[in-house]
Amino acid sequence: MRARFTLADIQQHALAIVDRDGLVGLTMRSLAGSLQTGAMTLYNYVDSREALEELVVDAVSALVEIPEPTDDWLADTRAVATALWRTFRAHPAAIPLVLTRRTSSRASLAPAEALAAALARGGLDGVDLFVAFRTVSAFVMGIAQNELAGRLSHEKDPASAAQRIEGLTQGVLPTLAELAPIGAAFTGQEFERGLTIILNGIQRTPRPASSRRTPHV
Amino acid sequence: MRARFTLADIQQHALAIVDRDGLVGLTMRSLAGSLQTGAMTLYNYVDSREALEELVVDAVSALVEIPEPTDDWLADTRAVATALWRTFRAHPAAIPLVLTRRTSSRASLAPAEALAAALARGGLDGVDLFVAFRTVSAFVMGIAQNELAGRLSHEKDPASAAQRIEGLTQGVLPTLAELAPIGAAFTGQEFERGLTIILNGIQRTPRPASSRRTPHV
DNA sequence: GTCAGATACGTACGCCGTACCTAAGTCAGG
DNA sequence: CCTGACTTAGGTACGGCGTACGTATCTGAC
Repeated sequence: MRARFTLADIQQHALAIVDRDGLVGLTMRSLAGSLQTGAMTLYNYVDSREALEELVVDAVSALVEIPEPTDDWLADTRAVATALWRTFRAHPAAIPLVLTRRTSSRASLAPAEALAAALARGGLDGVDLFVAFRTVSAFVMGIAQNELAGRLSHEKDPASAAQRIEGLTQGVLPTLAELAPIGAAFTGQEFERGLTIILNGIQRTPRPASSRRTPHV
Repeated sequence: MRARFTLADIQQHALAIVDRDGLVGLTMRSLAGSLQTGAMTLYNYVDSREALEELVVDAVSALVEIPEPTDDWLADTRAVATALWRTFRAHPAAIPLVLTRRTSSRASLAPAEALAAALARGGLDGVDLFVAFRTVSAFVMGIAQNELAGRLSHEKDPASAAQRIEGLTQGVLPTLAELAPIGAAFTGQEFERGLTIILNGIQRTPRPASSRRTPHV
């Protein structure tokens, strides 16, 4: 028999289901239904549910629009991080998958390579490059999780989180009480400004003597 | 009938199962077995599987050893972040839960309050405080996920990740190829050094005019 | 034309979360 | 010391999940 589907078909339908119905909506049967076939047919393309999820991670990673390098490594680093952030924003339900799986496929490593390369163009290498790379990517992952994936399980009230915190907060958690309304009013710029903090930190953190090799910017 | 269990009993057994068998090992039946009772009995204490998971998040959050404030806000911020990191390291299998749920319980907000309070003691307030808080916590969450939760699904080979990447990497991902062996040899300090980068960035990032209220350190 | 290999997909099993129900233990008011 | 209202224990059962297994069907090489 000729193969009816391609992996790309499966990725596309699976991601569409995740976007529409969330992670719980993606089951072998629901995906099979979307492809108008039987659940077991999928096992001709995919080893397991687990492998299917890696395929979704790949599909999401492939959507990251990696920018062309310029001669400004700072702007490039920003651009790669922002491209990741935009993709996460477009597919928030898939974030837990992206954060959890270690695919090591080409598609999922390409954004990491672009990020590391941009930082390397800034003069970082060795352990310093590694640390900077890890820091930026941890920030992007973490804030995606906090900002985007959190909203999925919300009840209905858009600002209910802030209100719930305020309710719990009376006097016991004074700093959070101050922060909650600010956060509610401020959505959207924290990624950009947090990234600025990190990039400034990368530029202005002296390297320990043990890891110094070449002078950097 | 007298209640046989307390919520604390349930939290403790559930967390023990997660630590031993991973998230997939935690089912209503396995937890009931651990408590020597029937699965349905748990529903007298917990509304649903979802609520049970929030209880686990609470249990993990309660284990964070929040340090006493000193007069050094930088050291305090470091100490809170490190306490979170230590807790995550002790319970890596629970990290996806902690990152995914938005509990808003007292226990889970206490570390956040301590972190925000330490940053506030550094002179930050308003939007700047919010951004700094989000940046640090996103970093902690992100690096916990990357460093710790990733290992769970590894095959057996301890350094297999680096090798797999190197295999895929031949010429196509040169920067990652350079980074992979460094990362493998360097485990353990990236949290500390990444945090340094961020704290330096917080101190040395000028606030935009729009959010300037009081001069800060 | 035939046959080997790939592909489609139905059936069925064990495990999951949990709705529903009944039995058993607890305790207050008489 | 009853008794009845209430709380908790926990069994049964159902639908949905991932998927092992088997079989039917199509395709291309010779």
